[in-house]
Amino acid sequence: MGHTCTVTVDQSLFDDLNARGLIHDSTDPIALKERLQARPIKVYVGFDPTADSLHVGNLVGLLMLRRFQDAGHKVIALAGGATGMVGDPSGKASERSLLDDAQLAANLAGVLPQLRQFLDFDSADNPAALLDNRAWTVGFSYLDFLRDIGKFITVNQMVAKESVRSRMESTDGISYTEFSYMLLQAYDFAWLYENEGCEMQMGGSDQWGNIVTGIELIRKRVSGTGVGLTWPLLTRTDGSKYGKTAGGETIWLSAAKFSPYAFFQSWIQIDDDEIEKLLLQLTLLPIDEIRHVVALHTEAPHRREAQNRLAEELTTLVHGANATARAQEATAAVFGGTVADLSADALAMLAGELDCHSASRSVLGQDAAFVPLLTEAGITSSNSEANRLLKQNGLSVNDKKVPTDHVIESDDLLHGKYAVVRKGKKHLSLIVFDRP
RNA sequence: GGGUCGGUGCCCGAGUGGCCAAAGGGAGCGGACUGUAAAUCCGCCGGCUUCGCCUACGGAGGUUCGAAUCCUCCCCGGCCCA
Repeated sequence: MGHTCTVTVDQSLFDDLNARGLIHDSTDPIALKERLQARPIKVYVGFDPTADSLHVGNLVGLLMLRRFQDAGHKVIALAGGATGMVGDPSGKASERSLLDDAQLAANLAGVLPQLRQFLDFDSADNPAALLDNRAWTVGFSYLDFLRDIGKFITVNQMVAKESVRSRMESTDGISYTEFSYMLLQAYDFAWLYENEGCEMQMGGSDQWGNIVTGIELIRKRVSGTGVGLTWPLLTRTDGSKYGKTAGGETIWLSAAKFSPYAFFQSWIQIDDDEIEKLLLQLTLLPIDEIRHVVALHTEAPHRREAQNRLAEELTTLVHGANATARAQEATAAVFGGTVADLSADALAMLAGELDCHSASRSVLGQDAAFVPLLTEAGITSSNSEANRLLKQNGLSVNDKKVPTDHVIESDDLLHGKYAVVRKGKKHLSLIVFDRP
């Protein structure tokens, strides 16, 4: 990531964000735009380490910081070591479980390198900063917090916030702990303002209430002026959130938790109606280029140019160019031609990309061995499901549909040991049999 | 603490003694169509050694030939009162 020397700031940032649909709400837009054009602003986005990896739901935030840094502003990635302990009720239907210290430390260890990957921390003239809000909260006593922070915010305004109100109206209620989250986050902003000269906070649209509370606190404590901006929460056309696969699995940024191939595939499969929005909001491609790609796609949708481009951009951003190349190869192998024609090398490569399992040859030629094999490999969650799929004609091995009572033989394997199992159309797994 | 309402399968939500593995919807999965899209249509959707059996309706007991449904105690949540 090459960042240029930043004596001046990119004048077009605000308009670019706007054109990408990345501004959902902001404090006085005219003033904000002018402020961004005048000189570098220090801005932060918080990431609560609720797991040991970030997921695609965090991508917009990471990229927002990146866009600001690229435009010459000073960015802070804030790891929520403290707020993560409490849990943000915003956008959550029910109470979160609390994390213990060890878990939190492990999560932070996983998340920090991911933050590093998106931002330039080594730039000579404009490095990004990484802070953990535990630094200024652990030593803060409850009594002091009530006196120095709580005093400035009325419960009336807290209760008025959408995030709190919706939970108050739900049957689950909201604990005092989560209710307090807002103050904790507001304090972060105030602390950063007072100690780091950080004037701006950004977040998803569900963070608006928290951000505004921070601005309020800054005004009351030090008569300062903080600014805020939120981006629209990424949702599908049907309103559901991104960050999950169709099956409900979280799409992690960690290669260990979610393979680059699967990551690539999840973008390849995006609906047409969402593709432009995603290109605009999730990639750093110039807007003109995106319009061009979308135009190409509209002309020849079956080529799925736009999906390919999105998958390529994002996989490269998250996993690097090599991983992207491998994912593309694997995709071509499995969706391009006939699996049965693949070379031993190609299959060995696939073994590294697809869901891969090993099995013993001793099951070959045995009646009723296939179903339990599928379950053991995790391809199906139960024998019942495997039987059901067979009955529905939903399984194939090396692209040959498997009939219900099929006995898998060594003749069915490719190069003497590979079985590419396809569940439905697009769920691929590889079973590798040992040598005799 | 008192009163009251409620806790049902992945989610929402019916069911108030047998016809309940539990209506309906959503999600998900498979099939057809296609472009690894959308929409639509069809099928599936607890598990198992699958014409049968086992496990399940907050938990533990009990009544009954038989309970998600009735009784007792307990746990958890909402609301109202104190």
